[in-house]
Amino acid sequence: MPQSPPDTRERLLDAAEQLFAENGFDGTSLRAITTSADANLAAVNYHFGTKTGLIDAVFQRRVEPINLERLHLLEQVTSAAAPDPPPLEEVLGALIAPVLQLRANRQRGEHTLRLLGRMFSEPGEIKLGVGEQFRETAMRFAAVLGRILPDLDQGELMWRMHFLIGSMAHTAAAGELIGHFSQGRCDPNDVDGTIRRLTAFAAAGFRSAPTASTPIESDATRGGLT
Amino acid sequence: MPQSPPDTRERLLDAAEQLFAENGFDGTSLRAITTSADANLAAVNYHFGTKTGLIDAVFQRRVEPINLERLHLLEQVTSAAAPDPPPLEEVLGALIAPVLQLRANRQRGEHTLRLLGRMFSEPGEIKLGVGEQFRETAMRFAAVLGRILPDLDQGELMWRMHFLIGSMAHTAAAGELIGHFSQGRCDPNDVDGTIRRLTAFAAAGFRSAPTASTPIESDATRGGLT
DNA sequence: ATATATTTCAAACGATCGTTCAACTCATCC
DNA sequence: GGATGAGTTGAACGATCGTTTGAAATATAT
Repeated sequence: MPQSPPDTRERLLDAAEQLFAENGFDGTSLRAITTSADANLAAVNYHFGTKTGLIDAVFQRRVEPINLERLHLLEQVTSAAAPDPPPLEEVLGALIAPVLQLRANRQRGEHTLRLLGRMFSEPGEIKLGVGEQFRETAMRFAAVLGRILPDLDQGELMWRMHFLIGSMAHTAAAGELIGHFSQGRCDPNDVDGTIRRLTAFAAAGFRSAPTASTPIESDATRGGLT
Repeated sequence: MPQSPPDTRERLLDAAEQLFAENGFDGTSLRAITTSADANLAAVNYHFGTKTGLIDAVFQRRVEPINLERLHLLEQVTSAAAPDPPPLEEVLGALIAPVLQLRANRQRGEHTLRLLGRMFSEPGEIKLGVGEQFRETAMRFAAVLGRILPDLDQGELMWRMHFLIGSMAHTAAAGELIGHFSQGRCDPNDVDGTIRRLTAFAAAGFRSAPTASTPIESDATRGGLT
């Protein structure tokens, strides 16, 4: 409520975000956080009540602006093309760019991204209110995508959004991995290139024809069940 | 208490796998594991030395067979089409199916999948030897995919494999999520359907033309840097 | 300046963690 | 039938964890 404390609260959020990204939630003690933030141990419990409260606050601080910007971009590309549906690539870009562009922030960007990417796969399910926020955002995008791709029923659409979210989360959480795996051939710090590549990859996937219920039936799709 | 049907070692691995999947590594105590496995607390340290050793063993038990089956399927579809390169869908299926089919095991399948999917985004990087195993497998698949899609340079290819791995990991780690988000419209237990859909989605992405260095340059891809 | 919130601080609390260890069980082999 | 060694057991170790507390320090308002 007060306006100008030396912002212990903010320093705690910054330190927590970085340490959570590096060592996980259970792997980061409140003592490590408060030490890194030059704050007293009890400060976390004072400002956030509990450790879980701190975790929620760390997420909330990042998730809300991202989803707001996503919806803003979606509205922008939609109204620019109205009454026609907007180009598929622009809609997917509106979903992807606000997340991956966090990496452009040289300092905190990497930590923030790792944390966001890990959000879906963390144990303990999705945190508090951010789950509903994502649901809302996903629904708005699904509605527009449905207008662009009328041949896809709702189920197919959500599966493909699910796959795209996976690619996005993996790029966010394990972005360094591709630099390591590709022996430096791929640069995860090339933010625009990554956005462009993922957008094109996903757009092609979204545009592919709905698969029949009984598909190619190859060895590979049957394989392994003996 | 004489020895129950399975070895204590095996019971520990089973219990650890399930609890790790549900509560994470740091969130699961050795006491919870040994209690669930009807074993003594000291059993873990006796059989695996340390908790980290147990974690590695849990992964190793699952990862090796999966990658062996992947390579087996890859060899199968490759030699079946020789001297031509095999169909793209079959190669991707060989990469995807052995993982997602774990879900067919009604009991342990779900836990195993969640754990595998979370492997990439877990803090502490990738465990021990499994990292090299994945690198080997990825290289073998990349070589075949390069023959199928000669227009893609190595970098583009690895980016697209990265995206596919993300979709796969997300489907594995957060498979229930789509059922929840889609209000039951999508069924994550439809293993064959999931494999078929992901294969088709990724195949279209892989087949899309290499993106130019300066792409559409739309509002969506530029947007959001304030 | 006095009174009243708000924030910081050092210290301690009980609980739980991974690990260690010596004693014990029990099948196996000489 | 005593010796061997892998496996199990219960108890304890020191360390670290999240949280609480009451007082000191600081800011805000009257």
